Amino acid sequence: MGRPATDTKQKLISTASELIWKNSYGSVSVDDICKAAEVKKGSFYHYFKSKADLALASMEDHFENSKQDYERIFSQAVPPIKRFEGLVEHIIEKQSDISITYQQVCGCPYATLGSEMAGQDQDIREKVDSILKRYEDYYASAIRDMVAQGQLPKSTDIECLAAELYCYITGQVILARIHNSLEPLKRDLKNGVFRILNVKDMH
Amino acid sequence: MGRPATDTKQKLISTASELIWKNSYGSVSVDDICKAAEVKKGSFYHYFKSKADLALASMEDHFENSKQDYERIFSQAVPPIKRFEGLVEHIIEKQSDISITYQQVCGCPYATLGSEMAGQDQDIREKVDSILKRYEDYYASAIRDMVAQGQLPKSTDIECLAAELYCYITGQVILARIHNSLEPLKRDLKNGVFRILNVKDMH
DNA sequence: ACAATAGTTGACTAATCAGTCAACTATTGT
DNA sequence: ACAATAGTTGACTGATTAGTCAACTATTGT
Repeated sequence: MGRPATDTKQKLISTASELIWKNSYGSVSVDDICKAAEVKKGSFYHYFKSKADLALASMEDHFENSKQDYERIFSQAVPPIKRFEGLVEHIIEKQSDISITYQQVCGCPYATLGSEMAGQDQDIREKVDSILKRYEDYYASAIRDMVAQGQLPKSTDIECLAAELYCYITGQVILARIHNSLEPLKRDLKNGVFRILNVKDMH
Repeated sequence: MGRPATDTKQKLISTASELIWKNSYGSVSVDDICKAAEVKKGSFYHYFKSKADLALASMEDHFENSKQDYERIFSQAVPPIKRFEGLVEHIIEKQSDISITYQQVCGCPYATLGSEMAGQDQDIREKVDSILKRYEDYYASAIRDMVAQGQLPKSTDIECLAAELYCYITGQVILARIHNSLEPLKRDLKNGVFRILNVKDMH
């Protein structure tokens, strides 16, 4: 019973995702989001109890969408080294698409938001932290498979290496936003990943 | 002639540095800065034409201060590998001090501000970019010396390796802010640096 | 038909925002 | 002594901020 479900909530989530990713949390107002989503402010607060609440929902939504890509890239069917190749290509492709759409390199939406809000909103900081951990887990599982297949020494500290790799890749993507250029990413990302993994690039 | 110089301008710069580093550009208002610096708003706009203008001055000031540390750490008198050891120790020490003072891990002030503002203010983005480049140049010169001393192969692409190392370290420091923990930094930073440099850690 | 439910609306706070300005004051060189 | 200069002040503007609310509407199951 009741009035039918509409796409209002999803429209707010998607719009907020885009605006905050391109700009920043602080510079995007609830009014901006409502205007862009063609939703009235009253409706906004019908679905979300605060601006921060919407940001949390946006992150979860964004992760759920990108999860599909990551499940494919990190599929058990793919040799673990190839997974990292696929990851690098995916990152470059995604950043390229986005930079064309928004006329600017946007970087990592979680890290940008997390870094901005870490000192002000614990909920957002923790949410970002937990999502980044989920990505890192994909890395760890691929590294684990590389160890199992003898491509990395048995003594490898898997969690530690995954963390190092994740820092490097995140650093590259954040700095791409600050440079507003994808060239260093295209030039270095693949080499850097294989350098950290300590395996030869096959090209 | 004229009224004597006061420390008002410097007080505004230092206060802004601290507040923006701990929180964010968007969440710190001109009023906040004036209140904390015990300066009236009229004086603020006597010295700076805008909030963004103060942010630019704050960054330059912060770099000039840390330059002293970097000149010492990357001194020609220190063997190049030791320079990176000194850098790692310096980063951890600085982040520790700051995290005690502000009750929170603050990360990299330039990257946090640059990432937040990249989509909104070109001047700030370019300023951050230029300062980060200056730090990267310290790395490149140490790597150049390592190549000259035979600790790295002659074929090493110096700029490229410096950029990779810089991405990794920046990534670690940004993620420390998001984690609000220095443990991964303390555990991994040194190992990661030497892994990327492809030299054995001596401990 | 109708009541329960879910969604929408626009006007409304009260606080805060960046930035302005004319009047005022303290100190300098001469 | 005094005029030029540099620094200070607090009241002000007009726009924008996050969030509230009571009235309203559309759709559902029964």
